[in-house]
Formats: sequence, structure tokens, C-alpha cells
Amino acid sequence: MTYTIQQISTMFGLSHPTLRYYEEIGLLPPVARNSGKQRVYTEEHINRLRAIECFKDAELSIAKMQDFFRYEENLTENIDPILLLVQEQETELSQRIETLQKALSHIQHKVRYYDGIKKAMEANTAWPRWEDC
Amino acid sequence: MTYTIQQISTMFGLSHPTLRYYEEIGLLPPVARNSGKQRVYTEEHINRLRAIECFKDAELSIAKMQDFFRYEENLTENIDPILLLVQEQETELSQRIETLQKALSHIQHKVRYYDGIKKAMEANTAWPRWEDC
DNA sequence: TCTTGCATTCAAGTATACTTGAAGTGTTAT
DNA sequence: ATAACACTTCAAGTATACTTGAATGCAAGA
Repeated sequence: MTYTIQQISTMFGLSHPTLRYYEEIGLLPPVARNSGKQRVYTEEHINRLRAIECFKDAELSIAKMQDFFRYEENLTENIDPILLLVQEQETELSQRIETLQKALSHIQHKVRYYDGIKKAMEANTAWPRWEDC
Repeated sequence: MTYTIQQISTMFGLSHPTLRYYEEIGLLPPVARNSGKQRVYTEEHINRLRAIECFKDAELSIAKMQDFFRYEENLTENIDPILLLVQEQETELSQRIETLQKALSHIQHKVRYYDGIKKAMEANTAWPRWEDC
């Protein structure tokens, strides 16, 4: 089964230029062409794009994705660097989540605070005061 | 109490150029100068920088911080937009945390997988196979 | 055949958030 | 006084991840 750039674009929500850009920087494997020089994508590209989607969610930079895919091509040689790469990403990601959770509770505090003020303004009563967090 | 750019820089881990940049774009209130034209920061700047720190953790863009601080100056007029701003950030942030948590479990899966391979290579036993997530 | 439309290349531009460089001024220690 | 260092301005550069524009090519339907 093969796919056009249009189909891939729709499938993954990526623009044509973005797909060509990924190919240009080697994030996608080379894409074959049909008689009219148009790109013909295969399952290989679908799988790679699924991996890219997942890594993007995990906030991996394009450079690290490139490393990852390079390592994966010769896993026996590169088991140490690839393991390190995913372990580091695991650490970064869990720290990031922790930071975001703290920030979320700050923001939620602010939501309650400004909502209290709005209610007080509407009811013409005294404003709540800011409780430090 | 007043502070030099050096003290503020150390306190918040921001470079001198970054502090001047924040001032230039109006993220910091205007900074007074001493006889030698050097910046003199006050508690007002410390408080603002603490707020900026918190918003940065919450992934607020500089543009939104600018909006926030502008709204805060006249809260009575701007209670609706400021409430909207923090509510939107709350929503975005919790969605972001959810995405990151899913991504984290993908990455943890990969860590276990590649660690299994490494162990198998060392023990010269069969490689584990990839279990799809 | 002609037009419409999708596809192509390649270079240049965009957004965000800073950083770096050059050149000069002011302050402090010896 | 003089060196060393901190601070100043202003413009230009950087990194990441794309996007946009201009010019051209091919292919299929009216």
C-alpha cells in the first residue's frame, strides 16, 4: 500500500512543506517518486510518522529524534546511547510534569481569586484578599 | 531596599541582557537609574519577576504575561479578560499535563524495552520483543 | 487544447525568546 | 592616575521548527 503526500498530510495533520522539511533533514526515510516525480509514501513512513508523533508529545527535539532513529538502525552497536537517550527523556519528562503540576495549582489559585473578585463586584460586596501560595 | 542588576541577575538566574530585554518590552516596570545611569531595581521588580517565574513554569507566553500585567493595573475594568486568561491557561495546562503523562508512559515502555535488550545482549539470551502500546 | 489543480524546487521569511558583539561610559582598587 | 571591571546602548545574530512565496511541472477533465 502506498500513499500520496495529501493522504499523509491529512492522516497526521502535517502540512506538505512540513513533510518535505522532515524528509529534507532526514527525519523521514527517503521517499520514492512516481512517473511524475510525485512523492510515494509507504508503511515505513507511516510507522516513522507515528513514532515522531509520540516523541513530539514527549517533547523530544528533532535533533534527538534523529539520533534515536540513527541508533535504531544499528541497535546492537548503539544499545547504550539509545538507552541513555530514552532514560534521559524519561527523567526530563517527569520533572517537567512535576513543574507543570505545581504551576497548575498556582494558576487554579488565581482562577479562584479572580473569580471571587468578579462575584464580589457583581454582588457589590468586599473583595477577597490574595492568599499567598 | 534597592538592588543592582547583578543582584537581580543572581537572584533570578537571568542574564543582564535578559533583564534589559524584559524591561525593553515592558514586561518589567520602568527601572530607575542612579547618578551613573545604572539600573536600580526595587521590591516592585522583585515581585514582578517572581510572578514572571511562576508564569514561565505555567508556559505562559511573554505576550500573555504582558496582557496579564496590563489587566492587573486596572482590575475593575479588566476582570473579565483576566479571568478568561487564567481560565484558558488552566485548561491548556491540564491538557498539556495529560498529554505529557501519556507520553511519559510510552517513554517508560521504551526504557524497559531497550533495557531488556541490553540485558539480553549481556547474558547472550533471546531479545525481548516489542509489545505495542 | 486549455484550464484547473495538485505537486515540485529552492530560497527566504516567521515567531519566540533570548544572546552576542562592538563600542563607549562610569566606578573602584591600587 | 591608571588599570581593571561593571554597566551602558544599539544592532545584529542564534536556535528551533516550521511557513511562505515564486516560478515551474505534470495530469486529468471540459
